Amino acid sequence: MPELPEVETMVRGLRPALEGRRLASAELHDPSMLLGCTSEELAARCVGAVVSGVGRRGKWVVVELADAGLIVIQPRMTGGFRLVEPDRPGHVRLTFRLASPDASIWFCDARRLGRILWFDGPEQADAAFARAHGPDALAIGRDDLAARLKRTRRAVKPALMDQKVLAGIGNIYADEILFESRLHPTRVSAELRPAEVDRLHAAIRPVLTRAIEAEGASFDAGYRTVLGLEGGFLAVNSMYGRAGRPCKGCGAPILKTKIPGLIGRPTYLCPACQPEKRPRARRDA
DNA sequence: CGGTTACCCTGGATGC
DNA sequence: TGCATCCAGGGTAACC
Repeated sequence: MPELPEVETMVRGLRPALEGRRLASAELHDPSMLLGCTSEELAARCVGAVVSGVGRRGKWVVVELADAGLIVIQPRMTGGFRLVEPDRPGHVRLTFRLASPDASIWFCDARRLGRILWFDGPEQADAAFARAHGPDALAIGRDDLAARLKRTRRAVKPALMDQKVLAGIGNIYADEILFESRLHPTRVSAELRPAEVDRLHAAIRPVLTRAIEAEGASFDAGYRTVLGLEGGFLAVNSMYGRAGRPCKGCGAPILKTKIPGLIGRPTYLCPACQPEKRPRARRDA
């Protein structure tokens, strides 16, 4: 479920509960989700360790233990954290217990698609992240984005969702960003004109920032904040989940469709505001 | 190599 | 009500 804004919201929620605190224990309830060490090793390394920082890299949650290593949690589709539940929530896969005050922090994941990674130090974590990711979507520069989009002839939407191109964008925010930039999702990435890349780049940060301010996008039984609350983004967004409703730009009904290269995932677009064909150049230089 | 698809999992919603 | 089917925000291995 979570994309950059949801992961950022999780991290902001976890920080006050975890940073500077000493762990009493870490219990993994599903060993198959852990990579990089055994559950016994994870437990042993966490006992008595102090959490020196909680951060985000793309869609990764990074929990840094002082002088001990790092735990990376990838929520993927259905993972999330819970604090201060009266009772243990469902589908708990990893439990952190704090030494004092006595409290639990749960990582839950109904579909168990999430991953928990152990790294011995920040260098190893950085290297692993860099192997699979481009620059963070909130930090990427315009020219860097342009160069990366130039390298592929895929449709621009799957390119935006490719974490190696830039890190943090998934299905919901790709549609929002493409709508804001008035680009059809099937436009060939490498054929975008400089002015179109300008629009795309200019849309990324405002869309993600707005979503972070809303504490992410919740629907059905999916993502919640660490307090179990719904994020508010889908009450203010333009595209995702709004099939048939009027486009905020022109009033035409929003189309829900599928595009090649993104099997099984819905794409929302405005056929009027996001023309399918590359606009003709006035003159070929 | 670049691009596409299958598949990993399961719960909840929808339809018959 | 009960059962089958479909759907889902991510990521990667395998394939063409």
